[in-house]
Amino acid sequence: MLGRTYDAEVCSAARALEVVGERWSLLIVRKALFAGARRFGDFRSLGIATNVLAKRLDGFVDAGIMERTGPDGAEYALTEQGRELATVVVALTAWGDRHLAPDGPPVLYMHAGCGGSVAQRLVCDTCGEVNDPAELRAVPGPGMPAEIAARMSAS
Amino acid sequence: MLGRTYDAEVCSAARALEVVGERWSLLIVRKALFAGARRFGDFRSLGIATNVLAKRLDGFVDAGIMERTGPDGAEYALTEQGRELATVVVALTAWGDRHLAPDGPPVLYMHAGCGGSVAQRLVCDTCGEVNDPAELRAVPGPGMPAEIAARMSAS
DNA sequence: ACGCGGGCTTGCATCACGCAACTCGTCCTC
DNA sequence: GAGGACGAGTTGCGTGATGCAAGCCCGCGT
Repeated sequence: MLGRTYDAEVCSAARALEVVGERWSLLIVRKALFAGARRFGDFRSLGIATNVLAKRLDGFVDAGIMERTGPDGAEYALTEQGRELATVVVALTAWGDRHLAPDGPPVLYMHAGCGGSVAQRLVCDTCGEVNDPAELRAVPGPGMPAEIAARMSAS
Repeated sequence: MLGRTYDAEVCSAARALEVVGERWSLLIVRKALFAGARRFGDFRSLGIATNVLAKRLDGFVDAGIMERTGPDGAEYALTEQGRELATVVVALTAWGDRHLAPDGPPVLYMHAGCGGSVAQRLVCDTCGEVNDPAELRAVPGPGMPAEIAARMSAS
């Protein structure tokens, strides 16, 4: 993958991007999540080169996002960890729908059980919904290395 | 940027990745959103090469995610469109926190008004929250080109 | 006039990606 | 059981993107 290339940022977003931030990665996940792609050939319709596809799938298996299944071991299934990337795909889609889809969303996400449409929201656990991204602040959490937290408060 | 490289996928997620799917892009957005970075030099702490940083910032201005402001025109401010990428960054962070942060989240997002912690949720507009990503289905929406919808139902 | 720091641009080496051709194993057919 | 078709990759090579170091431009203070 990227080889720990975002070391300067102490943030889970940077760690996540090291796993799924490369070209094609999230589209492969999307294809597996929502188009039922499982076999190597299923992903080729993305237009991705086969050598890159092989590298991505191998990387996903290494990262624990996918696992090889099927009688011949030639199928790639998302793990629970991989399926949870749905939130990222939905967030990206929602943003693209709002700003890059003048004719309306080409794809909608629906709730399989009840048929309702699904959106993605920022929720504050004490006062409810967050409407404006400007209301967000990033603060150090328990996983922040102590010496970096010290450096941050010093500067 | 990527030059319309994800043409085979008719999906707003692919369009969005054409804008913010390159290396460093979302980390630059994150830095601007949550670390208050505005000037060229503010972003250098990411560890990004300056030529790449210049290219990304120019690309963001072209894409309408950022605009140049300040008395000397040397500041980069996120537009409303750019700030809305916060949902994507929060979703990525949440996923990374869950799977790549054994010591706990290094960074928490808080609601500036009330101090509550903020998370990202998938919400079904008829039955409430969606707990399992497996409950999602992708269906063609109004922006889906007719000939592609026909091809999809045929195959 | 001079130096300094911020804000980029340029040159070059390296790496990743896109494309096409090729291999390998399995299954099907004759 | 030889031949062909197909899925699943691997290999080689050319091109573009990235990383790094150095240099350039310009406003500001002295």
